[in-house]
Amino acid sequence: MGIQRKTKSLQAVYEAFGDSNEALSVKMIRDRLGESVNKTTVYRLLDRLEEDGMVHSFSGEDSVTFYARCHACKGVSHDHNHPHFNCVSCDKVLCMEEEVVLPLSGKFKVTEARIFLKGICAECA
Amino acid sequence: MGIQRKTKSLQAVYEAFGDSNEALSVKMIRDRLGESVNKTTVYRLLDRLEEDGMVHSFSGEDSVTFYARCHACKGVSHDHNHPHFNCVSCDKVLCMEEEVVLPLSGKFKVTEARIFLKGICAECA
DNA sequence: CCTTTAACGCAACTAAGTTGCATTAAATTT
DNA sequence: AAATTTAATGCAACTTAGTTGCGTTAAAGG
Ligand SMILES: [Mn+2]
Ligand SMILES: [Mn+2]
Ligand SMILES: [Zn+2]
Ligand SMILES: [Zn+2]
Repeated sequence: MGIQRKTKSLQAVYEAFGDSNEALSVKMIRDRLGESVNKTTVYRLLDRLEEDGMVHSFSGEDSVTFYARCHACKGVSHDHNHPHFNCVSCDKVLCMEEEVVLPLSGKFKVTEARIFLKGICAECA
Repeated sequence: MGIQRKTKSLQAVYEAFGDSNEALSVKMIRDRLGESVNKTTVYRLLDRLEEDGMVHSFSGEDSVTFYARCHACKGVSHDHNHPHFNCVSCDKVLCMEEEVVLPLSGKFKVTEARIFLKGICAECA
């Protein structure tokens, strides 16, 4: 059912992402907000935002879930098979625009891909 | 420094993998062993086995770390960029032999890839 | 302004994984 | 075959991400 009331907390959490394609963890979001919003609330807001297709989530490295605003996938086709990238220099986690070709294999029928890449981002290069 | 003593616990944990390319979580390993080995010990054994290149680890879906025996990567080139596959039918997590072409991009310098695929495995097809 | 109930904050909880420390048991030496 | 050394183990206590129940607050609509 998603979001039904536009509360202060909701706006604060959503605006924490800005316009960028940077992915944030709950801890990072709360840091940006000065811990003003209760962590349970942040989790629940992100759940609702995801339900409504406003953000998507994926798990990063150390068993931490990241959330990012949906940019490309506004409409019907919520294709979140796009790769995510972690810059080892600035530590940012970003959504990549690039399409991913699902590796076709004789043995496996692949329907979903979670691709987490590491390396150096454009700004740190 | 890795493993220095071939203890009963070590053999039990290592043999839990069998010859297959199936990946196991600590919980799964302990279930197979009838909880006979303390969980701290299992974590430490897996750390040492990984240090010695006998197993490799990667994070699965729900913030659970999986471990699998190293098959292809016996020698010097410990290339663990191979994909891992989760069958949604039998729930098994498997190492895939297939090579994956890293998505080259102008913006990002990719050096490492964690690829987690979902779908239907050969036996469940 | 009043009512309804979605959203909130808090405390308590779960589960994966880690750490310190005393004890046990491999491996090596006598 | 002892005695010695210290890697490995078990336990309890801890950390951190995330969840749940419940009483309270506040957004939205009449
Ligand atoms: Mn993304
Ligand atoms: Mn593997
Ligand atoms: Zn960077
Ligand atoms: Zn299967």
